[in-house]
Amino acid sequence: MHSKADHGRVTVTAPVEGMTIAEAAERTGLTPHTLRYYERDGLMLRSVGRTTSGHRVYTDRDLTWVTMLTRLRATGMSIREVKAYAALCRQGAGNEAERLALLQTHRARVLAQLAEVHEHLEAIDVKIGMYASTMARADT
Amino acid sequence: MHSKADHGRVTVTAPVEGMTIAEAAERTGLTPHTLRYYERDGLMLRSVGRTTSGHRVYTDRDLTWVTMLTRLRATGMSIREVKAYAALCRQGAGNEAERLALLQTHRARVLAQLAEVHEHLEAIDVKIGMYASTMARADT
DNA sequence: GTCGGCCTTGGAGTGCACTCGAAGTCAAGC
DNA sequence: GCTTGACTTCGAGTGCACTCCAAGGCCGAC
Repeated sequence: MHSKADHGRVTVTAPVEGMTIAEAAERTGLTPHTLRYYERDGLMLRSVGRTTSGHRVYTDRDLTWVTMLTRLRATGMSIREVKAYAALCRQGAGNEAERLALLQTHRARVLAQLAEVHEHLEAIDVKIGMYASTMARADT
Repeated sequence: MHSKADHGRVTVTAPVEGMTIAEAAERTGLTPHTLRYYERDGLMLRSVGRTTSGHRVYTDRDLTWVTMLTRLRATGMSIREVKAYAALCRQGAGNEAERLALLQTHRARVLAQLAEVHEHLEAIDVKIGMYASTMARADT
């Protein structure tokens, strides 16, 4: 059942030691290209592990981080800022206040942008209403 | 009072005939560069008028369109698609159904994306809550 | 032992949406 | 009549976030 994509893995005993980049990609909805890019660019908490043959091994912890990273990205945080957040987390305990500030700033931005989109969407809805009534008139 | 930025305008009699690109930029929140770019790229309903000296003259109709255009852009519609919408509007009456469909498709996408952002934001809020309680503990 | 398939790296390429620069024109003020 | 400053066009440049490619390595299957 797990014959392909098992290349560099030992799978000696333990209950799943990690996964290939392809699996990680599938589970996170990103592409292997993007996962490598994120690592190269310093967005990962730490370098992903490797097998003896050099293949990446993603752990659940890695995926958890990638998920957080995806949430930040999906809400509009730039790569640059995600990198800053990752750097803080990498430093370890002691800078929680900074991390909190960063996330709160982001949160405020997201709320503002959400409000803006809502406003624009309402105006677009008015336009849609106009076209809809035009269609209704043409339908007679 | 209106001495500068009046360059190409005649201002013979009438109650404001149009405005310069600088004024249009200020009123729409875009830059003159961007306004020119939009026109070049075919996003305007029709080419903006010119003075005898070749300067652009923006009318209220132009600004109304730019506003709509800004709303579409701000809600994530691509330049390419805005261009398609502009092309439909330019064609004149008869394709209201297509325009409606385009806007409704866009609306659906925006709603989906809004929901996604909300979901991600909630997860980020949880994280913020964790840091906040860490801070509270450290505060003692 | 060689083939297929997934992996590696470094670097280059892509698409989008602006954004800027250079060189020139024009009307108004001094 | 010369300077000033906002405008013009065309084309090139920028920043972001991927996205892809070439060349090569490793492993299991045939």
